[in-house]
Amino acid sequence: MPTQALITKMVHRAPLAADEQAVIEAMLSGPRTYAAGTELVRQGDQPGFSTLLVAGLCGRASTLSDGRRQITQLSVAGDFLDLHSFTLRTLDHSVVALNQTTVVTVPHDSLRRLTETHPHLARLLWLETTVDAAIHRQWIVSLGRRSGLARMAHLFCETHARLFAAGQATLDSFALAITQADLADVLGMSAVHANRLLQQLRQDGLIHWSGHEVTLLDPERLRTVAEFDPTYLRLHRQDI
Amino acid sequence: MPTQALITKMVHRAPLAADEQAVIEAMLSGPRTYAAGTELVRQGDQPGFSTLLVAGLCGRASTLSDGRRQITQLSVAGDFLDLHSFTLRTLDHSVVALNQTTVVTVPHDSLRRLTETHPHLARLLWLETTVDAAIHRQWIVSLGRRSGLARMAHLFCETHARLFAAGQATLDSFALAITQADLADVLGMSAVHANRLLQQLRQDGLIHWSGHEVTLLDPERLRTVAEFDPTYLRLHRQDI
DNA sequence: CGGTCGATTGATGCTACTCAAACTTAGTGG
DNA sequence: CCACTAAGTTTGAGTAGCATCAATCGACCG
Repeated sequence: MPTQALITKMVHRAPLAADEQAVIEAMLSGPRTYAAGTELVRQGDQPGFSTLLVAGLCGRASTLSDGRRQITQLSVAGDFLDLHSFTLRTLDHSVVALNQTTVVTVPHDSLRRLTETHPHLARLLWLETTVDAAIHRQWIVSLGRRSGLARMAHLFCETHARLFAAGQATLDSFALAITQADLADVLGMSAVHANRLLQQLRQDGLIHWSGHEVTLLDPERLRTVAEFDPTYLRLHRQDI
Repeated sequence: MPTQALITKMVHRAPLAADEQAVIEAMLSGPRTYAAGTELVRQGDQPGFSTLLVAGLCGRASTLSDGRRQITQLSVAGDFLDLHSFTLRTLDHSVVALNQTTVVTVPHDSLRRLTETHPHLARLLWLETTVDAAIHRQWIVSLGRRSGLARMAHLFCETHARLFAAGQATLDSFALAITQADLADVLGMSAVHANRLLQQLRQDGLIHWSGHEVTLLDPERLRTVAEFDPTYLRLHRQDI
């Protein structure tokens, strides 16, 4: 079921009626699969649909004129890649597949009809975009004021919590197929520095990462280092 | 009219029916005025209403345990301070008045009814929150990859464009009543460094800033330094 | 006129960058 | 199955940007 991860996550946030799940599924077309490195959306595109990530890992990337690149968002299975394109229309960034990914799409026309006929569901989708914004704000705090080490620790905590909510992580481990260079572009640092910070996290006995599988060796201490408070992910059930 | 700036801005983004403006105004209560430094919303609050900024300047702030503070968003007249609290419920940051501000409020119940009865207007409010997220993403790019000077230049370009769209700036000047210390908390740098970069922008003949009034002396060159592209502010009219 | 807030300047040191090279791993074709 | 290649990771050395600490200066205000 392509909506598995999305539904699991949404149910963490608010009660969802059975027919609402069916409404979502009726809007989807696909699936389609892309290889790592594929640019799913290009800067300046005006797509007529939004994309739901079913499997894999994608990054929203902006590139400056000197080639420096910043990844402004990581999307995991169950996340919409560009639900905001429904309202924004023109995208100012590109979306790249960081590993092999599978997606399904939803036409903007369907979303528009949804706001007319299923206001509750529309509010839940609105919620998804405001959680994205809350994650953005945490990244701003990380980039602006957290040390490199805390920034990296925070990203591990956040990614674990998000994957766990989507039913794709155990209590202390999750799959993370990303290169250190891409990780550096997420954290706004050089790949060399990212590598050294990773070594420090390993040396401090906080994480283990090999073969695309991350283990949180001491989740409690990692959260302390990161000053991680998951409130912003809105994973408590409260209807709107 | 308390909605003046909001309506001016929204009309830049999409056609707005006269009765829709009336619907918004009917939801508002207030106005209320706060002195500079007042904390309008406290971290952890679960407000039952959202707040529209009518006049003044507010910042969304997160503070780390060592006291370092990051301002993650600047709100100007015509912006909702916390429209996202309608869906998020619990706020993980505080909102502070950076100078004397006037606000009006909208109960979340009214917003909920609005999504049931006025879907088009609901989409326009959804758009406001996705533009907030787009601004967040640009700040992430700034903090992660832009130089200090470009970061500051970008903020001046962005703030000018936003105020201009809300009918509160001329082609090359706008009011900006903020201390250098608060500006530093926006840009993720020390106040000393912010001061030195400001001197450089002045020395390079790019801006003039005195008495809370900013003049862009060479807007074209400032945009080049900042690599500013206003697409993300979605100031072209296109209905959704 | 002293006090407070904000802006400015100087000196010093750390964080993280850059460049460059070596090493490791995974994938490919003979 | 192994040599070869490409991609990714790791290490070292030198350096730039920015933080921190501390002091001074100017403007406004009771």
